[in-house]
Amino acid sequence: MCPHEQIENNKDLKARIEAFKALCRNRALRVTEQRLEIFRTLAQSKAHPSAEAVFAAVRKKMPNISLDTVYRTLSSMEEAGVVFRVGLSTKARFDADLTPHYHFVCINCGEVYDIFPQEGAPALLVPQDINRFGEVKNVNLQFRGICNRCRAAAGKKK
Amino acid sequence: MCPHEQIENNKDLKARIEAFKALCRNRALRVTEQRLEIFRTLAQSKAHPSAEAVFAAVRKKMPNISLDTVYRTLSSMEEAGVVFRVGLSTKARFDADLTPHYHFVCINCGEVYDIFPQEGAPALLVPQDINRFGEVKNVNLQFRGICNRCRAAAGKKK
DNA sequence: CTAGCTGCAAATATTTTGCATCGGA
DNA sequence: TCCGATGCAAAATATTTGCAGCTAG
Repeated sequence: MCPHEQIENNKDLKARIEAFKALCRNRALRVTEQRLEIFRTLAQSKAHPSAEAVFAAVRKKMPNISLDTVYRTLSSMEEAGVVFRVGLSTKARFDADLTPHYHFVCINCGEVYDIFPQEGAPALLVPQDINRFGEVKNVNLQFRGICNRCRAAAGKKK
Repeated sequence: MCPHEQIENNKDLKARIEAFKALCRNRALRVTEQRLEIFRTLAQSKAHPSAEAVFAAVRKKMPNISLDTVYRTLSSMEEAGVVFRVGLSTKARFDADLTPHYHFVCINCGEVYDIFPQEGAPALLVPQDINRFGEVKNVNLQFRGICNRCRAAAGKKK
């Protein structure tokens, strides 16, 4: 990384951390040292680190932090929309239907619904330079949110 | 499900099972009772079942099947391209960059690479009726394959 | 026959939780 | 002060592996 880029990123980083603090306050999440350090670590990384990897990195600056705090923090950050979880959480699910289609995945109950492209709709747009990373074998497109059933259940409780 | 649809599916199912057998032979994978039953179960389900759920269903017909056979079979089927794994396997990875972008995920080493849409490229096409399933919070688009590094490593070994 | 597959059991890996204590607002 | 967050330890969940016997090709 060139020095100039580094400076750019540092400027950017400060702003992102301020935005993070503001968002925490909005959501009544406390701005703790641990959360700041976890966010800082993630914001500086381009490696899409796992919880374990974040833990290892944060530990260098905060030797007493625990792995479960990292897990809890990443989850609450995800919920707050501050970080993005690549892939799905935990349990794998399978589909034997190989015709091109996508999925709606409920982030509350984990249910998976098929979404078939509409009749006559243009196919999924694949970036032209996609093969510069490697050989693509398949495509996974998920729309994640709260399914109707969970929304209805949440509505009743209130 | 209406009776007519059921019949359609059964016809379709037979053909799919034959295709599955042929594909197994092509790949030097043995066509065992367990594999057939696992594939049949998955092909008949629209529930995107987990390994555990497949196990429970298959067990009703083959009480002696073991969970690890289900895991092994699902993995080999995925590798053969017969079934699709929704989400990623095992370890979760995180990204603090919320600008719209996608990921190339290596199915061999698990590495995640960012893919930013090209300048001026049309945005990702979202199905119009997407909200009929629920409220979409975010979109996860992955291109899965073998990354260049793994391809190079595999090439050397040969 | 025999390489690949299965079942069993045990090991790993990953993530979550209860509880006492601590610390931000 | 007070309630949410943390650290520790232990549990729960999900997946993988070694090995001996079984079976499809």
